[in-house]
Amino acid sequence: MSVRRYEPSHIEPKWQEVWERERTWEVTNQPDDREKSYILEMLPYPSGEPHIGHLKNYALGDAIAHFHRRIGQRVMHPMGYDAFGLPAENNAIKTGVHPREATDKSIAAYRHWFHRWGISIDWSRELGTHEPSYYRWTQWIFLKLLERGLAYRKEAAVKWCPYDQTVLANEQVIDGRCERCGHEVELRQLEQWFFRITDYADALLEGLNDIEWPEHVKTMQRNWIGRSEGAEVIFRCEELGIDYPVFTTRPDTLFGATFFVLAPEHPDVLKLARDTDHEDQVEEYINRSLGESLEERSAADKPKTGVPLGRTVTNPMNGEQIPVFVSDYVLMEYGTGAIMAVPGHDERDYAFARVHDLEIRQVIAGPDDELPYTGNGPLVNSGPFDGMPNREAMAAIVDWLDREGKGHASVSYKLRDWLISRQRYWGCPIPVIYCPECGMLPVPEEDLPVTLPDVEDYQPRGRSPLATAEDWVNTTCPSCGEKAHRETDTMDTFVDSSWYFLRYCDARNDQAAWDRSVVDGWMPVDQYIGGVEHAILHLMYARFFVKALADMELLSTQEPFKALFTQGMILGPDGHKMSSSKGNVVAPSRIVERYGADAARCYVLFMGPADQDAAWSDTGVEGVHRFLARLWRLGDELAGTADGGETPREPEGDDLVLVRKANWAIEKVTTDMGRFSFNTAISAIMELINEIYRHPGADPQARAFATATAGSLVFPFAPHLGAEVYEQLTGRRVWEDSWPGADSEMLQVDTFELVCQVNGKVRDRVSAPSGAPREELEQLCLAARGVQTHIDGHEVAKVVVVPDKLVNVVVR
RNA sequence: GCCCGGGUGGCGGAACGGUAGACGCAGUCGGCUUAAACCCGACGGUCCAAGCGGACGUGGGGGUUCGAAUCCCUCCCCGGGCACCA
Repeated sequence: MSVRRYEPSHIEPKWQEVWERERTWEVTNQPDDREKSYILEMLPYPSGEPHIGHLKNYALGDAIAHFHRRIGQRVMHPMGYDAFGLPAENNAIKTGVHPREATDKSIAAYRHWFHRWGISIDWSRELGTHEPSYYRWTQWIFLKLLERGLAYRKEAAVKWCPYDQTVLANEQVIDGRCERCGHEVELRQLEQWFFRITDYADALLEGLNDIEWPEHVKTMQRNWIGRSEGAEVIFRCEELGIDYPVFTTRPDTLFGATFFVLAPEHPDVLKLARDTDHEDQVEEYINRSLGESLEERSAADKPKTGVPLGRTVTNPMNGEQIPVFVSDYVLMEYGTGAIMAVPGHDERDYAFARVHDLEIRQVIAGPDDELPYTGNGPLVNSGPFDGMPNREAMAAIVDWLDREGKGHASVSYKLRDWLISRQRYWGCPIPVIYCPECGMLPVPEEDLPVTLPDVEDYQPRGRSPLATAEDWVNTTCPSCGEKAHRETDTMDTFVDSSWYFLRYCDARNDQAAWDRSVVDGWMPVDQYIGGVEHAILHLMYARFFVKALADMELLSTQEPFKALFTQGMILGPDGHKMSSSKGNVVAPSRIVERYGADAARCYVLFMGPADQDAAWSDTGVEGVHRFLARLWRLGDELAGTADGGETPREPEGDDLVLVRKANWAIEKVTTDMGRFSFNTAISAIMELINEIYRHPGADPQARAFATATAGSLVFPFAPHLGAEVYEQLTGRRVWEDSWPGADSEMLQVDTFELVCQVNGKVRDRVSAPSGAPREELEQLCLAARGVQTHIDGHEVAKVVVVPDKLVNVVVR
């Protein structure tokens, strides 16, 4: 008989067919006595075919899902597609192919590969965010937010991408550039739709304390929300009789406020400068700075430019008249768009004062008289507050301001409301109608969904291509029945993905977005897995949605994702980020076709810690393939010779070694699963296989037991091979058997290698009985030859014994 | 500038304060083979030594400890995030 080879192309389709036919991974919404476990990977944006990062993402989530099922949990592991979005639309502009067509084709490819990879997905819950049966409920949620005042329209200076011809949310602007296309964004004054995420700033901040997320992701969200405690202080312009509040985190430095600065966009700048000698100069400055790109304006090391307005305001602490300037280092979007400048204790104000030769006054004593000084210390030059430590003075001064009616404690945030309207075609229509008589009206719930019409031309021209679909735009007013027109903007695609995890719970409900009891039965997601690039965007928006929906009593959970795991990127073999322009892209299809899905899946988890970036290696995947082939050959060889499900009775010698190693592996893989250490879990299974090869003469029962154990343990990573080997040796389906438990007796060893140290250096190793008393170990160590030669001629000062491990002899 | 991660053989990486380098890749040697591939096995930190063995060794320097890759201080380098946020 010729030696048979491991052929993933035979094994894998066989098991995939079983899982599909029997719908093995479907789970009902009916609770039972098992603990629920909602395992979710971020849904893919379907474009072309899945890439290697998707393989890692889903291999990772699948390993967790399988593990949780086999430790007795009721696991939901669904899949869907974030199907609306710009790439499909830009492709449509280029090729004329309808975005739906390209998207559905890509979805088919993703679906195909998820099957081919053997990912254990509950396909009965599959969804696409571009399907009317889904976005109907996206629109419904929009209406709920509108009803609650959490969706609103306002005119504001918004970020505009000239290439994509649409507005963007703050979160979608990276270094002054469009997140999608990389073009520099501009500011435009436009009326747009916003979600009032700022109402939830504190809730979003506090909720972070209750969830098991990587600390750096929490930090990024905290920084993005940017909560600062301080005070609002009123500076009055006596000449014009107008009060100007400013926000400051340093009320303790108020006596040092020697000038006052407005942002160029501040609505009162021209009003203040009017009829002064500076009017022309101010106008010129404003025009110049508004003409600058965001990138130019926001350079931190930019010299501090600005011009005086020819006016003064009153410092509320000491009544001094201080000059007012306009300068682009003050941002309109933060605080009140105006600041009190304290050059003695703020680096930016100091730089401005130096350029414009303004008074720099010290009001906090530092270790020396060097200014600007931003540290702590007692107050000086601060009237009645002199000598008070500045930390105390903050509260004391705010109290004083409060009593005088010149200010109060206040909190400020960097977080802005989420701008959600887009002037693009391939998105969820905003369900709103404008009537000349009745104004803006929500589309009645019973008229949902507002379906996306077909259009001829997808080219954006500063307004949504939907505006050209006249039959669709023109409608009747739901209130008065007269002619009216529809909102033509669509929603940011991040809106679609902010609630899909809720829809999975009740995916086929056509009466409601979800049934509350069903969602409460599954939520929150127990383990969420995805790339860190969504640390702010998607992860913050989804948290906001859940908090808002919980406030509407539509669900109970306060946080969507109880635990988060952020996977590292797979880099090209050259160590650089994969990109077609660099020619270093590794296509998963090629790997899966050559080595099989199991090898591809195992390798992406074996590469290194799953949360770290790692470079692809073709020889690395071959090594994992070799390991799987070794396991397969053991299964093939031992099939039918013994029952691998049975532990050998009273094993001895080689048999005992194998049984112990198998139990060691069970223990190791189990703990490693719990800490997401998949690379070490796989290496433990490799060690087990190596051990079996090292004992070819062991009893077939012991070898079959060890091999079946390896099949069982490898199943979460290589489900096809795991199922195959396990079935060959036990006749059972591995996923129907619970996760193996280590036999504590088999983890015990009779003897161990005692490490003998002298002054902390290993000098010998001797065999010692397990559980031996300290005195015995000490004697064994002192008697060891390597130890003897090193303590000879020295006085033994101390002996440290670590039972079952080592002895350290300290000599002088 | 501030805030997070990291820095261990030729490479990816492993290591509750207790044998540094598990596992894998690459390499060398041996077996199988007419031969090659596959496969099986052995050896691989550096330096000195024929060998026994010894010295050094986890980015640099210092410290705590019987004992430090691991804890503390300090500096250097790499990656990421934020960055005129008052």
